[in-house]
Amino acid sequence: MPEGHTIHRLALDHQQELAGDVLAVSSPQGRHARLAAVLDGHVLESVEAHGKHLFYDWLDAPGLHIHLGLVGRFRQNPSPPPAPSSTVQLRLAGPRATVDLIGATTCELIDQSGRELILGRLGPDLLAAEDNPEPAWTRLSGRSVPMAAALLDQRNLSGVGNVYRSEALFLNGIHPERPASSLSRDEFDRLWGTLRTMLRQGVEDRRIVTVHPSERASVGDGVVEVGPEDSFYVYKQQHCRRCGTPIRVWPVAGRRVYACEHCQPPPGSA
DNA sequence: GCCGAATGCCCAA
DNA sequence: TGGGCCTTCGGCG
Repeated sequence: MPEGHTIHRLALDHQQELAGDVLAVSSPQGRHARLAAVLDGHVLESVEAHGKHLFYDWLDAPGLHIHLGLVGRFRQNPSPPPAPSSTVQLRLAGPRATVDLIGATTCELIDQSGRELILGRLGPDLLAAEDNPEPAWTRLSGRSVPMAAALLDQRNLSGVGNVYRSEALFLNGIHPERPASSLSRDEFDRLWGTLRTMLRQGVEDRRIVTVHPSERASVGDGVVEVGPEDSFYVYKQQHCRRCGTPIRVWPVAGRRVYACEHCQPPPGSA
């Protein structure tokens, strides 16, 4: 489930429940045993999210860089924590909480220059406290890449993943194949705003629900749990919830994109 | 039981 | 562009 909202939520949670304490760090699965030994017994000072990257800073120990990839996740443990399962790559155990890292593609020690290298490759973070769309606009405005590809390229802007790209393009009536260069500044600004709102909501909800409450089938007292059918406009949907047109699915930039070609007119169909 | 897919990304060719 | 890596889960025999 890791798009930018998940990563920023994890940073907030870990900052709150782990930072400031001495942590017991271990690698039950064994793969990161050496790394764990270096960090074990140190005080976690702070946790930061940038795009889909997590950075942990310690007192008198090197930084920790984690990227969850497609299937990685953190498992929250009850207190006291049970014995870790064999797939736990890294366990961070503090007096107030214990979290387990599973399935991550990157878990490494990193120095300041390594960190700057990563940050230098990232476009502006939609979830940064002070967002700055200008570098993204500059990069996109001259290019012919399809918008659906541009949104997944973290060098343009960071935090967007496969669900948010389809949903935000739909809400702005932008066909996935539209070249980035065809967007007006106004369209770009609205798209940026949509993505920022969606991602912020995702941080709060701890999940992705893009459909506006007034457009959900299960409107009512709002207590009703929102199911997958009611969470997305086009992602993994059969028909457009606004016009009924069958949703088209096809790969762009190696991932499946979903669109309503009535609400999102293909380029050149004017 | 096996296979593919899943909210990601890197690398080789 | 295609395959590899990480793990879990659901569908299909």
